[in-house]
Amino acid sequence: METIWFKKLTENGYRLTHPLKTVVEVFSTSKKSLSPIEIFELAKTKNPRIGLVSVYRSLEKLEEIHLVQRVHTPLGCQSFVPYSGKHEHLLLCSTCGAYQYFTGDELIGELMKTIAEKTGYEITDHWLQLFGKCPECQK
Amino acid sequence: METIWFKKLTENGYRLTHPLKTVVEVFSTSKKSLSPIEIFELAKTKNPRIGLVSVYRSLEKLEEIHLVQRVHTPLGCQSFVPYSGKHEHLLLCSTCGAYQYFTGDELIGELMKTIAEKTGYEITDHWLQLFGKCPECQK
DNA sequence: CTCTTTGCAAAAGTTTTGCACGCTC
DNA sequence: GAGCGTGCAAAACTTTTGCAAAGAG
Repeated sequence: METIWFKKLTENGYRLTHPLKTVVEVFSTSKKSLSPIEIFELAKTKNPRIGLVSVYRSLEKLEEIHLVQRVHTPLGCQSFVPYSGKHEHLLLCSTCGAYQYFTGDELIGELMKTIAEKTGYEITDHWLQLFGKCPECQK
Repeated sequence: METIWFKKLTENGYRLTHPLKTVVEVFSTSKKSLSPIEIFELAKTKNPRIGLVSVYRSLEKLEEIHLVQRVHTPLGCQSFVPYSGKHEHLLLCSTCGAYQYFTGDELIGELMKTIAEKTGYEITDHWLQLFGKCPECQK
């Protein structure tokens, strides 16, 4: 995963600096959604000189080229997960923050059409997330 | 709408103070989702003595008894809309912030069952929002 | 008259910005 | 070497908290 990310970053004209690489590394070794501060804490163990600001700036870049995605939950919207890239939807564990992707566009497509007709809206985007308990947290 | 809100607020032990009533009034006269500061600005025109803090505290109460709901969009998650109460989903205009509710649980229920089987997650909640252009903004 | 709620001010948190230096390409 | 990206410090916001005073029930 890291290699692909590094490639995409350079393709987009970004320099592979130590802080950026550390943030990528943190994402590729985590199974949970991570907030900027959590990323910062994890990054510091790999690179003690890193600053919080660089985490924010790295996230900005990664988000812009769709390598990460912000996660919205009832408890807050600061956390990020790697982007699946396949227009999939998120399933999140409310207990530990673990995430997983699933597809469901066939269903949504139909729904969007119906709602567009009913409301007169021109529907351009949709957003579906499921919440629950991951197998680990059910134990 | 206001009357029902006032009733539910007193039923829940809250006092009908001037600031609280003003915030309710703002919601019942708006068709857009509103952020705390937008609510504050609108409230000041009706009650110049109101403080921003009271807006936050009113929202807390209104959210707790499910009269309003926080709206999540790619652009931010500070805005609120009146809660439909019928477990419906939101359709939002990306341009002007107008909102509308729709139902679609039959479809989602099916999807949730499938995903639960596939992933081993115990799915407890779902979250669906559509984005688009309202009829007004298409003109 | 009691006790919740208010408005103010200040604190706490998070995110952004300015700037000189360092490191990537 | 040129110029993007860094770390630090400070600023800008948003949201929360402490407290005396006001006002709802």
